[in-house]
Amino acid sequence: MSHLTYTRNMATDRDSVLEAAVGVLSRRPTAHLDEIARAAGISRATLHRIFPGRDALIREVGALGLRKFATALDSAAIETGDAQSALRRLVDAIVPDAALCAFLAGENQLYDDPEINELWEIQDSRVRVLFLRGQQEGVFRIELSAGWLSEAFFDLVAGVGWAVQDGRLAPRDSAYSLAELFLGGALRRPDPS
Amino acid sequence: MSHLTYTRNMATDRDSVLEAAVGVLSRRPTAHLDEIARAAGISRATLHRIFPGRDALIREVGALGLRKFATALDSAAIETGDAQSALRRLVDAIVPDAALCAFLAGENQLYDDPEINELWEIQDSRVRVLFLRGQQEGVFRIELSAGWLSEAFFDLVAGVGWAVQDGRLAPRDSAYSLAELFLGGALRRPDPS
DNA sequence: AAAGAATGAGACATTGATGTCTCATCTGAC
DNA sequence: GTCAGATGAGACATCAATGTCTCATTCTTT
Repeated sequence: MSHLTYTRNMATDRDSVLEAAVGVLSRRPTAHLDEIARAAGISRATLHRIFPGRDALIREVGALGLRKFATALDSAAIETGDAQSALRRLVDAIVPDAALCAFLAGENQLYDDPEINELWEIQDSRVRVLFLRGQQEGVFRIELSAGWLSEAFFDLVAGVGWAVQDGRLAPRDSAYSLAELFLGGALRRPDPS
Repeated sequence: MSHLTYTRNMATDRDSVLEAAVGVLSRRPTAHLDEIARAAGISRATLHRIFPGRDALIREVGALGLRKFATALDSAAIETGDAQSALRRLVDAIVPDAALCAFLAGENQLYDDPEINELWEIQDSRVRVLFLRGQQEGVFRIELSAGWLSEAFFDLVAGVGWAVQDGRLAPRDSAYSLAELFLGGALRRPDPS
């Protein structure tokens, strides 16, 4: 049984280290390994025992981010129901991992890796399809390309991640702020009464 | 007169090198000096002759970005006229320098420098005041804080910069896409006819 | 309590980017 | 054509971060 305990602990270790790494790297992509190790509450030696090196760590964080993004798309079931509700569900599902998206948005070097890039393409295309569907349903504006809508949405998710991390946006407000701004824009609607 | 020619050439050299540096650094903030020098069409030796070192170069790029941002705010005269038109003017004025804003958004280490930070605070506060004014005029939505509106606007400007640089958004469409999405949101408005 | 595993602290080599230098070449002014 | 200034190419030293190692300590399991 010692083997089972071993692997189980390793797994949670990996994840908790990755979470800590996100917190540091999303803001300072060039942070030293010392800093990441300290943030994770472990020594640099142990960090090296878990991940072969810096590149591997970065890639793992990227892969984690994309997995979580995919999970959010799944749990929001963006392929079903009307597009607006689907997007609102997506916002709720992704906002807790906004910092991870901020990391994905900033670390462009990640996309040199074909595996990472493919994962990204899949998720990005799912979002684009959602916008296309919404446009066909007459829900989303057709003057703006689905590609731009999807890109801008991701930019704002990343923006939420940064703003929350730096304390400029209350986590409590983040989903609402994101959904309202993206869907409704900054302009006050003429009073419908 | 040789002295005049000298300084004039140095000035344009500096600027053209900075422009080239933006092109590289906005996408890959960790690009080597070799790469930047090549992008600028000069040797690494000359790059060192113009800028004492990497830090200085980065800071100069940041300062250039903030100067251009301030110039855009000035030329758009965001303090005058109705807030919506002011924002549209700002969009038109800032879009040509969107890549510079993308750089400013990505290079958080810049804000360790007090001088840079102060410059940023000034411009950011001007934008925030514009949104506050628009909210008081009933033009912008009051459910979203002026701080968030200003931050999200900047995120989208940076997003435009990245998208244009990577060829995902046509420069011709960029101002329209930015203004329409930010002001009107992604939802199709109910047909007013 | 004893054995084994995991960790932290630190020393050490390695590596790659940066910063500095020299020298040959080129350009422009006269 | 000559000369001063600017540039490019490359060698070289420096330095900081990474990757590797050892060893003492702590924690876990039995």
